[in-house]
Amino acid sequence: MSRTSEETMVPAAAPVKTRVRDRIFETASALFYRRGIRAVGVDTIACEAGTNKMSFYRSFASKDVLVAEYLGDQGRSYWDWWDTVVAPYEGKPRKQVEALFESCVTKTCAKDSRGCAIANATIEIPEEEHPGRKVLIEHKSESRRRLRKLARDMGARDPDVLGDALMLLLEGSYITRLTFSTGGPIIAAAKAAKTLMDAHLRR
Amino acid sequence: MSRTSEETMVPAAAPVKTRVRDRIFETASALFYRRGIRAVGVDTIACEAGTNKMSFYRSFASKDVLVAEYLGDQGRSYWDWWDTVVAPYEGKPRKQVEALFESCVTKTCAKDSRGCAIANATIEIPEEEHPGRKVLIEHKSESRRRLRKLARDMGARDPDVLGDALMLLLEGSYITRLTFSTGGPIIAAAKAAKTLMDAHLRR
DNA sequence: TATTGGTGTTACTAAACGGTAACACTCCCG
DNA sequence: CGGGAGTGTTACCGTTTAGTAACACCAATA
Repeated sequence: MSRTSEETMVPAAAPVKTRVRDRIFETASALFYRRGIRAVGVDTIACEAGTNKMSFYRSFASKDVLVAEYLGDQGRSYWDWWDTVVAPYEGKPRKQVEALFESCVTKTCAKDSRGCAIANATIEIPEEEHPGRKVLIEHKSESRRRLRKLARDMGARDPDVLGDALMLLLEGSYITRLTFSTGGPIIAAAKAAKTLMDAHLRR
Repeated sequence: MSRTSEETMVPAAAPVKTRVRDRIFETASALFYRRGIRAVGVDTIACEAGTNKMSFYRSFASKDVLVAEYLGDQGRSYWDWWDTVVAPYEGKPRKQVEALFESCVTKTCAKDSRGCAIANATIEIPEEEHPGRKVLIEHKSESRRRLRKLARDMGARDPDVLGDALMLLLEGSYITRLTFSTGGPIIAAAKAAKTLMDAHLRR
């Protein structure tokens, strides 16, 4: 809120300054994703971001809050990706799902991928009270909602079942990535999705 | 090895003694599954097992070794379950897969389920050197092998793709359990498996 | 020029982490 | 009866955990 005074408009505003807070956040995000949330300490984050723990706690109330924010951010990126992939096939839900699966496979098979950050957090955060917990539940619920809607829009006979099945394939793809790096069962994901849609659209 | 001397056969052998080591192992297994591996310390395990840290280290060389043993044990239980479910349908691979999925859904939707212990460890243990890592890779590879074989045995047109797709459904079922407790997308798992098999067996 | 907000730095807390040394005890087996 | 294996107990080690207090500094802003 206390950004700049409202009367004096500074023309050269929006400076490129690499805010400490942002550096910490980006560093933390990378570390959480790569090594896991529980495996990364506040000290490590601060140090890796080129600052110290004190500056960390001036930007974030606690580690748990940071984690929640990290998950929220990952979620936003995810929907950005989703919307971008889906955009070229507006009004063609089946093609949209196909595009999603193809892009998902490519992305998830990339060298540094560790699957879905939020799915991973699902396992690392069992505590109901953790501030990140509701973020992650909301995200996966939205994912389910969207897939079911896509299934409905394409005229599937049993849209909820198809939507849920697609979600299982997606989530399965993410987690098996952590075991089979590349060449795992994920290679069947896109084909399986097509087969499932074919079956639900037959006649 | 140094169980009982070989010459003197004790008739009242096989005592019900609750070996400390066993108590520790069972306690640890329960805690690892419920709260996560990284979230549970050696001290907590020993204390919860009614003993102390020193006795822990007299039974296990390190926590990592315990974890590896835990995963190995979970793996063995898993194949026990698998073989039992599959047994009544010997020679009918399609029925075997159906039985597996139905039992899996039931088991995974149970009150205290936290999905697959080994799949969860997949996320908690990214370190290549961790002794539990190879155990978990071997387990999931075997899972893939079995599903592909089942697909081949049932005469699927593209058995590897079908097997892998079934695995994605299974793994997806396990992990989504951690977000949607009950009534999640897992409710579509068995139907999706059938649909996939139908499609691969058509003609 | 005086103030102030953002930052760096050092030192600290209390607890938990994985792991070990040393000693006392009990109970079973030869 | 004597010995050894298994266990309980207490006190440690050094490191890391999340989180805080106090002080110094610099740059921009009023």
